[in-house]
Amino acid sequence: MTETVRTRIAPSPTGDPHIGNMYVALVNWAFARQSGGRFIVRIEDTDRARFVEGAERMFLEALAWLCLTHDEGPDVGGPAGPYRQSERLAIYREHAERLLASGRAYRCFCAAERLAELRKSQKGEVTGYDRRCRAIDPADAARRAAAGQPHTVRLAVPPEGQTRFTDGLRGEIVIENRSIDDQVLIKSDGYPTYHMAVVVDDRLMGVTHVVRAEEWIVSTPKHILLYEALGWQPPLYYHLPLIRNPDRSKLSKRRNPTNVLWYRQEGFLPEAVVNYLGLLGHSMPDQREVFTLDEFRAEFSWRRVNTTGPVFDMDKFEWLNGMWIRRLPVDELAARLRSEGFVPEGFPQDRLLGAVRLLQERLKRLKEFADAAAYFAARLPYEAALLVPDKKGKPLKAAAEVRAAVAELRSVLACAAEWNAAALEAGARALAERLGWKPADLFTVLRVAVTGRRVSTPLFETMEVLGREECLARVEEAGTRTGTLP
RNA sequence: GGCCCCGUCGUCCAGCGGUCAGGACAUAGCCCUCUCAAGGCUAAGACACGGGUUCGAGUCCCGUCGGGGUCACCA
Repeated sequence: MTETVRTRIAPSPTGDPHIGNMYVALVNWAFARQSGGRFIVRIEDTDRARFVEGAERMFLEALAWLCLTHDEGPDVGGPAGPYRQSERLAIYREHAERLLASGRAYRCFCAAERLAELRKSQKGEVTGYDRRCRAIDPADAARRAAAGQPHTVRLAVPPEGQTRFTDGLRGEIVIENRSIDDQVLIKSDGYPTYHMAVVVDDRLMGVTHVVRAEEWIVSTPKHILLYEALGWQPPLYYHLPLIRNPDRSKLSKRRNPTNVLWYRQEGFLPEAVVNYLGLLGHSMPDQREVFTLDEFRAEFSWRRVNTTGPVFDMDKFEWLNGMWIRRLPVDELAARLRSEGFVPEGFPQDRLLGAVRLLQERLKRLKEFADAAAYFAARLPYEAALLVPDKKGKPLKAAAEVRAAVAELRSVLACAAEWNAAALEAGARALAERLGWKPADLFTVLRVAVTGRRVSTPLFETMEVLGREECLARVEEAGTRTGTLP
């Protein structure tokens, strides 16, 4: 067996790529990379009923988006393949035979209905299979199986004693054998269960560190027992805390979007996703909160991993995303907006960079760009009343004053010697002075005239981006609108 | 319910026997300011509880309480 670190992420292709899974992948990736080891992707598709077409592809797409590159997997191959469990059935069967032969497993002929009834009658007390078939003579069981009688293969758990293992984050964990169920290893359809497949594959693929979610802690003793039964040395275990909903239950899509590709569609940057996940349950030595994937890889340490389940905090996540948006060079941000499909069809190319520059520090999600930049692309409809500056709903100017101001604005702009933000602002301020208006009030009129909104990017820089001709046309139009003012 | 894991501001983290218990997000106020942001400053805000151990416990031990996970021929 190889001596270098080998970690894996083992998704089940039963749905969308889960953000919690990406968190586990991130840690597996970081540890393997900083150790000079290898990171493996293995598809755990042993549940035919829950199989979802395309789930594997989406998972790999999500991993690639986050730059969590893998060395071995179903798409890139590798020396320990195949990397899909459905393609390894013969391997599991062979190991099940070994367990049967050594008496560490036995055939069970109990029907699903019987097990369901058994479970119903056990509610509240001791649960688990009652081990009825363990009493069947193995030779007899083999004959029945050969005759085609449907059955499963179960692990023969020692009735007494305890099973222990060391969790790299929590220390030794001891479980009484009597509380461990005779777990099904091979289902009646011939497919292995998770427990069988995970042990065989981790061993055969040379996985040295099993890094997975906390929900697996209680079934780890079953895996330890399996390693023992097969005469193998178990790997090292690290159980990561579960990410929580705000009510502290296990993160679920009922209360939070859990599909990582949803975050992509919303306009979260992969840098921010990775950064945020790296912040959950782990801290940097210098307490820094904004860091790159590479920095995380370099600083990751088991010592700094937390064991308490963190609540997924969308507010902080958005803040971080804003940080990353602001960190991007303007042209890079524009390129991302375009390639990720956030720039609306027909957006004037000559205004894109200018709009992006002004919007950069105002976006928390790329998806907000389209709406926030709408007035760069088109003249927005608005009520004439919006042109009248007010304070707490009370108009500060009469209709006639606003009308006059717009007309003045039009001529000042038409005569502007230079069309740049500084000159435009100076001109507008001079006009305000001449009219005896507070600059802010006049700017409100101009802002609405130019953008159709009360809230916008900095007025004069926006006008510079839009250009003289377009701005004049919009002010002209505003003048027309003031005609409808009461 | 049995078993297992966890328990520092509302949230995320720091603390690894001696700190005014620190930072970040969110919240509030102020500054900057053409609106909104961004940025700066300030404020409020936590060691779940009870026993031990110790000269000294947020830090170590035990119990209680609280939260979570798990008890499938799903992973």
